[in-house]
Amino acid sequence: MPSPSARDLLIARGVRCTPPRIAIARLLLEGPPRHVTAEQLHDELARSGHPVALATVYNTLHHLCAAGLLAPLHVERGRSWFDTDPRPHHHLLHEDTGEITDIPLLDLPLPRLPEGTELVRADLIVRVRGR
Amino acid sequence: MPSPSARDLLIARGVRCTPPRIAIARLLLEGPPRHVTAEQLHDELARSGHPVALATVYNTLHHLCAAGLLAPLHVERGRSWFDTDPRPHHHLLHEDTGEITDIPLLDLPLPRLPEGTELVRADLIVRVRGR
DNA sequence: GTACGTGCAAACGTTTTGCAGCGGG
DNA sequence: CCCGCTGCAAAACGTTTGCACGTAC
Repeated sequence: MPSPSARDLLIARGVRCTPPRIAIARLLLEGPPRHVTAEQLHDELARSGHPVALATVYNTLHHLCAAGLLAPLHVERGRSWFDTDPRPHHHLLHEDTGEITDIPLLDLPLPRLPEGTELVRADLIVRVRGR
Repeated sequence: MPSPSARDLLIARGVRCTPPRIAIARLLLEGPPRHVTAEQLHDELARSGHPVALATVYNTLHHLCAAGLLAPLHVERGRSWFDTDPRPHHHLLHEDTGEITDIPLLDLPLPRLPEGTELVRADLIVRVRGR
């Protein structure tokens, strides 16, 4: 089964189709899951012939997160990463290289949540070093 | 058993005792575990009559992390948190209030690590919302 | 005595904001 | 037609750096 078209994904989630959003959705949502930063994506858009202002890249990334098409990823100080696979799963961070890889969903033991709160997400980041 | 004195902790870990470091260690290492940001600590030092330059606060926090007296905590974009309890445990983040609370060490199922890498730490952050 | 810590201010990289103009629905 | 998106540049934010001076050991 081929990936659904970027346009259809946007429409399905009620996100307005504009040229920058379509270009971004095409790069991120058609094809295999990846992790990107805003800066990376900004460069990639320019190189692919669809230059988009950095501010618009951030805007769109946040919109796509809110729409559930991306997941934000906080692994290190400074940069924000975005995961093109919004389904629950975990991450392994190689601290020497900065490389992030996915870990299939582990069945984590979760604590009892405080009264009246609901779970948003449980992020597990396994940090490793070495060769 | 009373907490060991801040001075003794620094000496035991081979950290030079200077006035800013002693003031910071006193605030952070004597007393119950807490989570602080550099900015918070900077204010607190000023209010307690031991003003320290912000750059020195950062410097010292990093030194204390390297010495194993603190643990860094990456929960959100932008700010870095420091945990005064360096023993392994996990965290619950209330996304509406920004409040961070500790979760006792859970027995997490960990994936096989890549060849030749060693585990640094496994951080679990449980994100919740609501009342 | 010397290596290292300190304060200050200025630089840094990433993200956000303000605003005028454009374009999707 | 109008609301919301866009690009641009400037500002904001937390953090780091460079340097002259001072101090722990």
